[in-house]
Amino acid sequence: MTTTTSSGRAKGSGDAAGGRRRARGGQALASERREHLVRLAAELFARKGFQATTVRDIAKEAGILSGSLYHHFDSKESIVDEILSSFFGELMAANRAAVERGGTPREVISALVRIAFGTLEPHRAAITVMQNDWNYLKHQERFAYLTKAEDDVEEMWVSALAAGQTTGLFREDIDPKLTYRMIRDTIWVAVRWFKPGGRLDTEGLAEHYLKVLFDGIVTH
Amino acid sequence: MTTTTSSGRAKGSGDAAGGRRRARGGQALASERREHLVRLAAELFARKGFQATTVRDIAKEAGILSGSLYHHFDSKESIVDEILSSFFGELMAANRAAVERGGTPREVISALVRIAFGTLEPHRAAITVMQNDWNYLKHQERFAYLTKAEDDVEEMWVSALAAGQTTGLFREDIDPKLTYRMIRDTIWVAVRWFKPGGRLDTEGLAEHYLKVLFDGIVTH
Amino acid sequence: MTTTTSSGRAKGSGDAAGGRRRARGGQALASERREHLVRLAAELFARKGFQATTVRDIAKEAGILSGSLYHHFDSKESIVDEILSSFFGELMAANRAAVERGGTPREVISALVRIAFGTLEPHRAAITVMQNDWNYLKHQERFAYLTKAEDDVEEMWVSALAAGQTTGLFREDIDPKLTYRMIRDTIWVAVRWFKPGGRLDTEGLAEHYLKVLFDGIVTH
Amino acid sequence: MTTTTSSGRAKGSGDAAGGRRRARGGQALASERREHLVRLAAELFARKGFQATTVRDIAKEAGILSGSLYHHFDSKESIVDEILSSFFGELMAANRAAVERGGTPREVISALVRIAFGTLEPHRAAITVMQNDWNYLKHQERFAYLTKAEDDVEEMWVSALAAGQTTGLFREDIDPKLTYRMIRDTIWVAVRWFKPGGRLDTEGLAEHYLKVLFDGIVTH
DNA sequence: GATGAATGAGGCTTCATTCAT
DNA sequence: CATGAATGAAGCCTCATTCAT
Repeated sequence: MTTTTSSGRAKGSGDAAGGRRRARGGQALASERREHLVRLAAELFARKGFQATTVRDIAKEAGILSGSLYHHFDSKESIVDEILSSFFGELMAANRAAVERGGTPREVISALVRIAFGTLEPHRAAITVMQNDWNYLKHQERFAYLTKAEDDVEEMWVSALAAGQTTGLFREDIDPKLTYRMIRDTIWVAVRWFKPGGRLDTEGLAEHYLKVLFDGIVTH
Repeated sequence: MTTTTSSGRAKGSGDAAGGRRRARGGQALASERREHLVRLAAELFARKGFQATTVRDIAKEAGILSGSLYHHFDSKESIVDEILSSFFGELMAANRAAVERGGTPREVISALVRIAFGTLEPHRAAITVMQNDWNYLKHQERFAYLTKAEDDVEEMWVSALAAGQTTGLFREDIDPKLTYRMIRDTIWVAVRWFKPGGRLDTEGLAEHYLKVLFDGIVTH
Repeated sequence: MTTTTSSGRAKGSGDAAGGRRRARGGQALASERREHLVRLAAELFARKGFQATTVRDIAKEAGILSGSLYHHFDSKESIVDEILSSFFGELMAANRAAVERGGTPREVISALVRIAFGTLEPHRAAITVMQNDWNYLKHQERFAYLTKAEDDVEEMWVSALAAGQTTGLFREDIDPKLTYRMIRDTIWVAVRWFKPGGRLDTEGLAEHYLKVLFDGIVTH
Repeated sequence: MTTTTSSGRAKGSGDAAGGRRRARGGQALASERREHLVRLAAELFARKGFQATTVRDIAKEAGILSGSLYHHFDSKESIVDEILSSFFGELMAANRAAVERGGTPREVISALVRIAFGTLEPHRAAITVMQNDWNYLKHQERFAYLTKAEDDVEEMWVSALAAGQTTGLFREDIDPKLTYRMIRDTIWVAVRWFKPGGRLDTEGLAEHYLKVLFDGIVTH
């Protein structure tokens, strides 16, 4: 019922394992370094995708050698795992909150749209990876939670859309599932061209899109 | 004025330059083998993208060794080039015809949407490659024509959208360029999940999308 | 005692073999075609060396496909064999004639120098191949005759030089073998920079070199 | 003004850019391994030339896998670059010193000859590569400095020869440029047959050659 | 005699990963 | 924690050669 995140936090987290007990400070520091590296990797993934980014790229960005990364992470995949699970964790939590908050289907959909656009900037890397490397990741056991999460998200959207149709708010002649997919894609593909600091921020994009989504581009 | 396609049709045609005139049959046969290989490659590109597909994958699919591919093509890139340029050739021609045919902006936009959805099936490979490998391709001299073509397409869409606004047909409060991008992406990203033989064919998708695009999902 | 040339003249020459007896005209024609191909190959070998020239290069130059070359030659090596053995055949014959003609050692050496420079133009390919690919060729059974020929040539030079020393014509304090090697290399390396049609032709080069060789560059 | 050497010293030095200062020992050790590999490669290049030596040959000689070489070098070419630029660096410096030291043209030429013969042993690889692979290298941007260096060397020789003619020391009826070329070739081609430990060392070769060069082989 | 297609060995290079120091 | 060195699999491509048609 709660968020399905990836499992292992990788190396060193197995506390009892080595018998060595590090002081709180040490742990925190290690964690900071780790997170710093994840952020650097994320930046590269956001630019080029997961497969196109080499561990050497990441290491160079951090000023270390590629082998040294393996003190912090089991594998390249565990880095992206961290990024993706954090993204999905936040997204699911926010989505769930929006659904639980309730309101009219229009309000729910609006909230979901705003949440999705809101992830565009803070989670560029995760979204880029999903766009570029989905095919590669989806078949791996380790990333099964991605598919699960997608299904959960879909469920929320489709429910909201269908509810809107039931209450006569949304047109009967649209397909909820298909519509969801198109909305989802439209929003996330924007990661390819959206550059922070442009004419519109992600909130602006969201409002613009909501207008088109609800009422179309034709004047009435 | 005419279609911007890639240049070289690659190997073989120039190997034995001589003035000898081969019978139609020979040429056609050579062409057939080549096109067969291109089709096989396209199928793989459509499934996995360009970079994720190895020349060995392609060769294995054809039942030959990877080196043997180079009897027919200069490089892996020349294969994808063939696929992409054929796609863009058709797309541009169809788009241009639609624009020249004229009609109300709504009619033009409808035509463009239908054309785009119409490419989804016959050009799955090209569209997949563009989704997955755009970053890799766009920086290469050889594929400069892709950027050019994209710009041309954008111009057509933005013109049509702006024209619709001028004539009062389309809302003033939407951004033509932004709207174009979202439409474009929405359509082409569909290549990821669209499977021929499902509930809706691409024409169905197009009509569905047009409804939402023009009038939104809200009842009026 | 007589010239050691390469053995097989390659495909088809084995007369009795196939039982087929071709008319004289056919033979001659085939021969012409063959020699034409050898000449084309020689031109390429002269420009780039043996190993750096591909059979495709040769075929393209002839306006045919590389596989078709194998109707005329057993292998790439048999082409170069033909070139080299023809060169050595001529060279040895000329050298032998010069030695047999007799005269003072100075006259003999002069003749040998002139002969060597004289091969520069008509046998550019063979000489280039020897400069570039000697290492590759010398270890092959098939080209054992090259080493043999080199030894024979060396014998003639060293004899002439030693004879000159005996008769008091040449300085006692030079090493005949060493001197021979330097002369030989100096002449043949010239194939790298000699371009027909320049200030000096190969005869001019020979005379210039003879001056330096016999009397040095210092005024007396 | 100073020596024209190649640019990049290749990999590793920039991998972990940071400001960290490594102890002398580390640097030196890294350098040692690298130089060891370069020496192994040089040995092979000296035997077979650059193109005829494969990276697998080099790796096998070092007892590692071919891919592992790329931990130390960017490419096969960067190895040969290192060898060649070191050779030319030394050669040019020594030549320049000889010219600046001055003396009669005869003394200058003697010095240049001795320097050139002196490179034969320590720089066998570089000289072999130049003999065998010059054609391949000369067209590459990266090795443009080779051509430049050759021109500079030629300039020194031709000046010295011409000066000798002006002062009446050297015969008027020889062509300085042509003579230079022949001297150059004579010396460097010796790399093909010179084996250290023979009757004459390179100093002996130099003295022998100087005798012939200055006074010829004829007794006066 | 030539084509068109293929082979098989081998070329240089990249990359995630491991591990002794 | 990091380095430096290495692995091993895989990537794209080249080339001499063979052979059915």
